[in-house]
Amino acid sequence: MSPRTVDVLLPLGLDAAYSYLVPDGMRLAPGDLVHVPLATKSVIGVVWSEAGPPKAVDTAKLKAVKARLDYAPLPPDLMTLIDWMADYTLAPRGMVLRMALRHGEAPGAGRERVGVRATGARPERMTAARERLLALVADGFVRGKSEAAREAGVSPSVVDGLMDDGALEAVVLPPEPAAYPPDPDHAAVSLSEAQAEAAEVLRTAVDAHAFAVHLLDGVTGSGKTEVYFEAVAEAIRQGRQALILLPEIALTQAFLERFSARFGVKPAEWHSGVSTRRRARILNEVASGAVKVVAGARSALFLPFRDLGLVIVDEEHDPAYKQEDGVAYNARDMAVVRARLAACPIVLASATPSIETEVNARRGRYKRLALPLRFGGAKVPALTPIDLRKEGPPRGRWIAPRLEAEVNDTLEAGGQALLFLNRRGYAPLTLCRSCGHRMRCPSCTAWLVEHRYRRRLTCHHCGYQAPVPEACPACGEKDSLVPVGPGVERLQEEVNALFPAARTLVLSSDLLGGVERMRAELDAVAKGEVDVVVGTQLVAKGHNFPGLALVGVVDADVGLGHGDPRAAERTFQLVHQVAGRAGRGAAEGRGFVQTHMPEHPVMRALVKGDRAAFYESEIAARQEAMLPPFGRMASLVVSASEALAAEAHARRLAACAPITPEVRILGPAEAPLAVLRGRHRWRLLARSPRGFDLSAYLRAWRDVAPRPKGNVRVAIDVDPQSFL
DNA sequence: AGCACGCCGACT
DNA sequence: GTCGGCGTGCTC
Repeated sequence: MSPRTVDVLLPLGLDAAYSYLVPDGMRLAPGDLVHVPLATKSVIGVVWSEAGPPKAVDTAKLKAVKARLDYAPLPPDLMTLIDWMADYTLAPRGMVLRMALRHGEAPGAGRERVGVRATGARPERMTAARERLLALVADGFVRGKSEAAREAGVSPSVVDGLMDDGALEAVVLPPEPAAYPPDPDHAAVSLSEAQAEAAEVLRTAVDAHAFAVHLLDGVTGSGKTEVYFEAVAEAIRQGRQALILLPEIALTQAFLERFSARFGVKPAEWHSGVSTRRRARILNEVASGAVKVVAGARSALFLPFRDLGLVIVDEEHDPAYKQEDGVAYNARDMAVVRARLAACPIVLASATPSIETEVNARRGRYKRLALPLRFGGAKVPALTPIDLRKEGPPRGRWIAPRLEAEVNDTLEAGGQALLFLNRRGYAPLTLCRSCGHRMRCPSCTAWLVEHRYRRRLTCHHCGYQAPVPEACPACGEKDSLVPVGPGVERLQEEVNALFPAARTLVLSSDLLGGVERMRAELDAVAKGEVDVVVGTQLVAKGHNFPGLALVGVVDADVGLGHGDPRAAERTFQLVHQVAGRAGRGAAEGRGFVQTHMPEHPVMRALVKGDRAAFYESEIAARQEAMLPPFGRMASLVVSASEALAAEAHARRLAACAPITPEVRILGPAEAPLAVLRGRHRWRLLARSPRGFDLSAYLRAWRDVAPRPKGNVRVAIDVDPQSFL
């Protein structure tokens, strides 16, 4: 009889699973985590299939599985998702597996916790601190050592002293759960009629235990979160699990608070800011089924849910769901796949759905649940255009007189104003007045952005930094470098000059001090401790600023006019979302957009508050050009440290593209960022009709393509963000 | 992804 | 003469 083998997928850049011998007496099943030898070391892998078909592998090469790890196995739907994603994205299966294994570095039990309990004995010596502590523990309950000290208002050494004296005894506490169970009936909810209807549809979908996609569609503040919370509650009641995906969750404190208001506890949080130890615990309890609800960033998609009953993708249109590097995937789309594999409903929520999702809803593939009314009666601000061609600000300034007057009125009435400009730093370009030299990044096709707080020029693409030079590096002229154009820091300077009495704050992702500082600043804004906020897109995310009465979009044209449909969509979503920040409290909000092109369809739709008009024109344009979702696209970026090597390989690649009537190859052309991190980039686009298997085509192409030589790399992105 | 092996430049 | 740069290929 031939020896027993299993196929093990390794979290490396390998597409195939490797075969290993199974030692006598070891029981292995698909999904099990194992330690296997690989070349010189030992790695963790996952048993992918019990006994693969005999492969063309030298049996003498076979090594044996070292050990089966006592960790939660990967559930079958997650394994299928990994296979499916690798197939779709053309990434090696091992690299997709890597995303599912990366988190739980040290799974297993957490640290042992020690608690204390009163023994009833009195200590020989009594002090005021000891009195307080004994009074606290007199109820007989067990408390953690540090909690007891904190609650009694004494130092931890007092606890140790009483333990030595025998007045307290140590008790081993069970490990703290990764998350406390949410109570589906914790808070009574009052929903509007539309909300109640939508919630009922979602509850029914959860009860049905079947795959279905819902688009929860409603303006900012219409109460989408409350509605999907009802679906989450239903999943919990059924003893099943729910996954809530959020873009950049680490910052949306407001969401966590709303969750605990509804369910009594916080959900298990899953994002890069959570410690590895904690993540390991969460992963274990997600696998055991103890954790009922996870709120997380896109990587939460790969958690080993034991009984997934519902998936939510909040702000489904957000570009943060798209991972560009490594395995290129869109977490929103893969969440739909995961829900299908888990046979559970999924809810895509947005005030400004992506064109893809909107089209799916119009086709009836997704069920639309519309929430037309703004919950609580507050109003979405009307947007007034300010035509910069006719009433622009004086040279060197960016706030038009009309916007200035409006901010002034708002401040005098005691309200807050938000000025939105999606440009970090002080100025996007530094120019020599004497010779016209522009300060550029040495390793990217990009200008260096001045950051005045840090007194440095920075590349936003590769992180290169240099001090602002005193003399022009090209002509040597001293003090000739001038900032051109505005960033949020420069805008704040202008606000301070125009409104010297106002308290101003810049909110952008390069705020020093990390998540803690950011939360504190957002809190300060909410409490009314700031009069004028100057912010980048970060302020568009679901924060609640009750005192905000005025929103000014300083430059609505950023990215428009290049004809990239995705830029138009992004502008619409951002401006709409930013405008929605105002008027969330009792006051009615007002909004102004400064633009050079008020006749642009996006501007017209924004100003008229006519969302439907935007979708009509955008969908028509996409259909006309056969762009997604009416056609399919993939991009191939060829990069190399030598420009010629990248271009030559891109041309060879184009020349060997399989010829099919369905697929059109565009390019090669220099990529939009022609040089990035010192690598020259050339790009090809493949476009096909809607029902075509573009991944299969790309695989066939790759199989006949010449192998990249030297440091040439080809990065494939199916469904890229950019269509240009 | 690591890691070893391998073939070309500046040093104890 | 060697140390070490990273380009290339392999890992059941």
